Amino acid sequence: MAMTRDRKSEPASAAPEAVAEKAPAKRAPAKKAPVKKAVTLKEVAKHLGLSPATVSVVLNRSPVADSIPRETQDRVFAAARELKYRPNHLARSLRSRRTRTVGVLLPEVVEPYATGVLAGLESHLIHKGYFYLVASHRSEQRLLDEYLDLMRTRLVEGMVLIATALEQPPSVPSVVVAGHQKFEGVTNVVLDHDRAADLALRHLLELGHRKIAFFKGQEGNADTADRWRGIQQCAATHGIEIRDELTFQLAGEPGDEISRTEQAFRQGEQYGRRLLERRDEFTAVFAFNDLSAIGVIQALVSGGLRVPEDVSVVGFDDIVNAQYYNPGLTTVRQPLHEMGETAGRILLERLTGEEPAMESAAVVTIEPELVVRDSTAPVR
Amino acid sequence: MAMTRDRKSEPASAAPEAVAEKAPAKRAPAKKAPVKKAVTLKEVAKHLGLSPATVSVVLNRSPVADSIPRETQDRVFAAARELKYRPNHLARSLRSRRTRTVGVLLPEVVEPYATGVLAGLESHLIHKGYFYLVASHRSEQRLLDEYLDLMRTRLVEGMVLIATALEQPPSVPSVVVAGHQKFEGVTNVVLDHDRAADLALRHLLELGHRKIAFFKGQEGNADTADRWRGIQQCAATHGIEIRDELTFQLAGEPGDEISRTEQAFRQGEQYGRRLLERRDEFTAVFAFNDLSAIGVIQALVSGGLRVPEDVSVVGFDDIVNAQYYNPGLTTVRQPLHEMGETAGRILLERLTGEEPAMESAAVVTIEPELVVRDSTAPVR
DNA sequence: ATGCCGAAGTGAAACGTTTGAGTCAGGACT
DNA sequence: AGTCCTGACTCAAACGTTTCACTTCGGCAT
Repeated sequence: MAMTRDRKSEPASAAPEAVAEKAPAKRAPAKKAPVKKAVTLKEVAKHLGLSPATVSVVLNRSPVADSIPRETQDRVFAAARELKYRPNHLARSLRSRRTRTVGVLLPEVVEPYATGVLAGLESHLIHKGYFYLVASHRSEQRLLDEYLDLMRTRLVEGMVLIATALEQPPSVPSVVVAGHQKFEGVTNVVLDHDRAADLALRHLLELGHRKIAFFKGQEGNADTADRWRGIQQCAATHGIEIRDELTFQLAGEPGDEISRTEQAFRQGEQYGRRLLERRDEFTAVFAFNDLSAIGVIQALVSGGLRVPEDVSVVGFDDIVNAQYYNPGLTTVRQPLHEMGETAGRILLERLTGEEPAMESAAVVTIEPELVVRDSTAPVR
Repeated sequence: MAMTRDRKSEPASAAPEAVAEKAPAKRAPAKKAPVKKAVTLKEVAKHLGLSPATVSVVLNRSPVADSIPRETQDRVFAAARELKYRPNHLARSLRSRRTRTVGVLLPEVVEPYATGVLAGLESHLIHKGYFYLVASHRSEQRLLDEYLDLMRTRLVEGMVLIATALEQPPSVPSVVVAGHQKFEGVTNVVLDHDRAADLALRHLLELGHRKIAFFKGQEGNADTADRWRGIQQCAATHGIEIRDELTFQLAGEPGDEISRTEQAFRQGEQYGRRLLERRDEFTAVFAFNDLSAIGVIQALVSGGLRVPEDVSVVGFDDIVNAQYYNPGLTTVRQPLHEMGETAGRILLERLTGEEPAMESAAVVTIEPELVVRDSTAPVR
């Protein structure tokens, strides 16, 4: 369906020669368009008196080239350099059926979570000679489907989905960061949420906190279920009571005009105000993410409580805001860069390895890390 | 890779038996790889009893197709849909010499400035059927050059450089966001720094501030010179004295391990401490960006000053941190999304318009906006 | 009957690579 | 003297489109 997507913006009627005519017509002193025609493999071959095949094989260091004498190879390389030969990636991909391109789908390119992962992913991919195409689906299924389609058309070899759930098994090998659905051909890279809950709760326990308020994530968030399970389990282990009156679920409509980022903050604030009504029933808050933690602090402070003296707050993610907030936010750090790198590594291994590219579902867990700053303190 | 061979190629080409031999020979228990071979234009044509040329022309709504009756066209579209035909982007690009892809170069994919622009850029590009490749050069010239090269190999039709200075005229039409160098074929999208300075200083003046400390940007930053000129000019106009002792230049080595983000914050802090020694000589600080503003606030507050009661602080950029900081940061907002969109629009106009793609240098200015929050107040 | 025209396509050459199957000398071995 | 290598390449067919020049056919005017 997407193939009919040509925009009317096409000045299709503009015949190609319109340009040629115009150039001399318009500005007489204008330089003859240099139109640097790229030098092709064939030209290099001709220049060397060899066949394109030979040159190709040498330049690609194909195993077939083993039988070609060192000296010829050197000549080839020298000529390629001299003529500034650059292989045409399109032609190469077309023939070899390898585009060395992967697709990345994420909710929003401005979300720190997504870009943290993206940075790690990029460092690995580029290092291995791959590029990536990005599209933000803004949590709209319609867009997600459309982009999946477009990426297929673009012949990406694999996909990385960041905080983005698939509804159907993907058409190419994929890695989902923070994914929970198991599909054939996709590997999920997930944080070890049990460990995360343990880190945060143990820290609070050691500070003497027993009465803790919790935030649950949005229904749509891939991490919500896992993390909540981790928290429940860990709380049970340590004999911490989870009270419904102190548990708040973040809500968030996909496709809202307000970005999820802002929503989290606002809801943190809002629940903070609710918490003020029960100020004696808790001494700590374990938020779902840093923004909601910051929001809750904002509200608590406005209500006359001090953080961390009266209430300790633990965030999640360790986005830049956490570090530079006042007080510095104690938080469970997700090693986003590492998660991205891992996603990239796994995907490329699948794409280039001898393993069947479409393997059964797999999961890779990443260990979180507790970053203690100034928003937590011993219970007063 | 070897397994991408597929038994469906039988009708067309010879020597399918090589494949047939191998499949059972290698791994008997292995699942038959389904390997969905994409349906090609030729197949659609055959199915319709038409030639590939006709089908191509119709699907592309080429003007040549005008002479083809409505009914045939409908049949073509129907068949394409039915067979789930997806044009092979590589082949198409190779032939038509249009990749519908642009390259984006930026310092770091985690920098809020860059992603703000990127988001705007993406929304325009994807809407017009373009994709983009991204690479982060981490302010290293070596990487920048390398990536420029790779993008050329990938045949991007144009480039967008975000907060990234070129040393040489680019090989394809380009737009530089926050660029100051003028080259043939590149359009610079820049903030109106005169206006920005005016907005900030007038705001401070109206609050009664006369003694103002200033931060200058890093030498390497594209906006530094422009903005400083704007400030000087505007200060002169309003009779504000710029004192050297109250002027601080952010420094930052490219390629430092510490990200620029962090550097800005640290230097803000550091200069904040220096300012504490002159606490009576100023009542306001105009920082270079939000992070350095937040850093300076952190230091001033630690030193016993209150913001905004004792000192007003104005940031620049309006990154998310500004909004959620405590106090909310008054700042000069750069409409990053709009800048990105503009960059995309201009680039595509150049690529598809009838104007010669390589035109002489041009500049587009974007108007900033003052966002007043809680870090500024009337002078006490 | 001839010529011409428009409608409705078709044929085949690109586009720049990669790749599997050959070729072709010249030496080693039998 | 024939066979068999092996080294050093070359040939030509893909890969899936787009594009320009060309054909074919019926109808209409001359």
